[in-house]
Amino acid sequence: MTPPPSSDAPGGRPLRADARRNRIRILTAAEAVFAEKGPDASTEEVAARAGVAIGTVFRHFPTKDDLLAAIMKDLRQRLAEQADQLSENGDPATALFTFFTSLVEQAAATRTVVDLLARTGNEIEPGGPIRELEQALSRLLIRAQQAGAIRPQIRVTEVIALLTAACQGVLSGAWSEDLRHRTLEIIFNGMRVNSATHNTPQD
Amino acid sequence: MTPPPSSDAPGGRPLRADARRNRIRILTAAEAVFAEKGPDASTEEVAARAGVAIGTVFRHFPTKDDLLAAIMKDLRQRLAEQADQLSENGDPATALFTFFTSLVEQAAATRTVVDLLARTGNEIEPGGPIRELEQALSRLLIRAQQAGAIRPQIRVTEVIALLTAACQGVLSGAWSEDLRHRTLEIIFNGMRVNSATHNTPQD
DNA sequence: TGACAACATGAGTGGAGACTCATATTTTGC
DNA sequence: GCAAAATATGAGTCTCCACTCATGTTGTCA
Repeated sequence: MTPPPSSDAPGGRPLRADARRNRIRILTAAEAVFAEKGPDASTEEVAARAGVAIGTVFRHFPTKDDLLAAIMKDLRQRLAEQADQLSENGDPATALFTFFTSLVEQAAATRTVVDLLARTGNEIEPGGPIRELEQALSRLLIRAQQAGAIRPQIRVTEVIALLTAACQGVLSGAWSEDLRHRTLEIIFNGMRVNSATHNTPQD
Repeated sequence: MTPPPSSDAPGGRPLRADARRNRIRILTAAEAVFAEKGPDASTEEVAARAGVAIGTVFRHFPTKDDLLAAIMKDLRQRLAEQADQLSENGDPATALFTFFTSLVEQAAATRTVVDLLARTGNEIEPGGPIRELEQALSRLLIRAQQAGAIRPQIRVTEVIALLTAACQGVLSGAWSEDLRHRTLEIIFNGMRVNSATHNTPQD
């Protein structure tokens, strides 16, 4: 269902053949394990799934966090591509909502998506690596706003916030498909132009 | 800022004076520690904060989970009261939105609120103890719907889902106050009657 | 006030998981 | 084929944490 992870040579000279092969095995295993059990899954489990000794995992990724980061990078690229593909054709608002829905759907099946988005909020350093996703989302949003379907005052930041929130929620709450639809519908309604313009309490 | 936790005699006969005092100390400490560091904080830290030996904590709460549960119970009651108080006066829609906002605000400062809501989604056993909060929220919602301010097809479940999501999001993303307002505004807009009635993609 | 039950203490146990390192194996350039 | 370098192995270390228990202390009630 997902393409094999990039074998991404690290800094220095080219990897030995077996090393390159193991690196891919480890990334693939980690992707599966973390998607299933979340970032608290043990490195040992990843090693077992990859058919590799624990030491090998730590040779390729000196820290568990490095391993997590590598996976996030792949995921981020995949999602950004997905967004760009959607923004190329079809109704702009539909494209945005479809992407949004798709992400939440993936989050329901895959913890990694949630963890990625959770990190997105924190790593707002300019030029940070997460920007690709943000920019792809931005293109979707702006196109929908130019088409007059989405309220113009909404910024990418809010969309990301809502996306993060929805994905987190879908994870922690074990939402049914019906609940997911109804909840997203409310959020989408809040983004459409023909919504009210009332103010929040005490504003 | 928060009232002392209920001293809640456990099952059997009345507690000895020192035991009753320690129980309260432990609950107070646990409330502070878990609010600050989340449910992963160590029991040892709670004991230290309470000025009590680790064994004493485990005498009162045989399991770390029992301690967590006791705190959640207090929190739940406090929040439900807060909701009921709001539902007694003022504009119905404003009351709902104020409660919503207040919860998110508290979540930004206190991890326990998030953890409580996360549990709310899962413990849907009928007659479960979390129902108090759900019912209080329900009263707020229905009143606002009867006033014609909130779309009638929205159910409590969706509101809880949105609430959970927003609180989770505010925790994981470190949202600024501005972002919090703008994001909640979108959600509230989606709940108001004069919103669009479009459908989600592929519906 | 004494005696006993209730309670407090905190060093200790067991388990889990991140990370290391001495040793064995494999790849590669010659 | 053959070193030498790169890599793989996995038992072992270290740290953290939930939970226990033998021993000491305190409240209560007659």
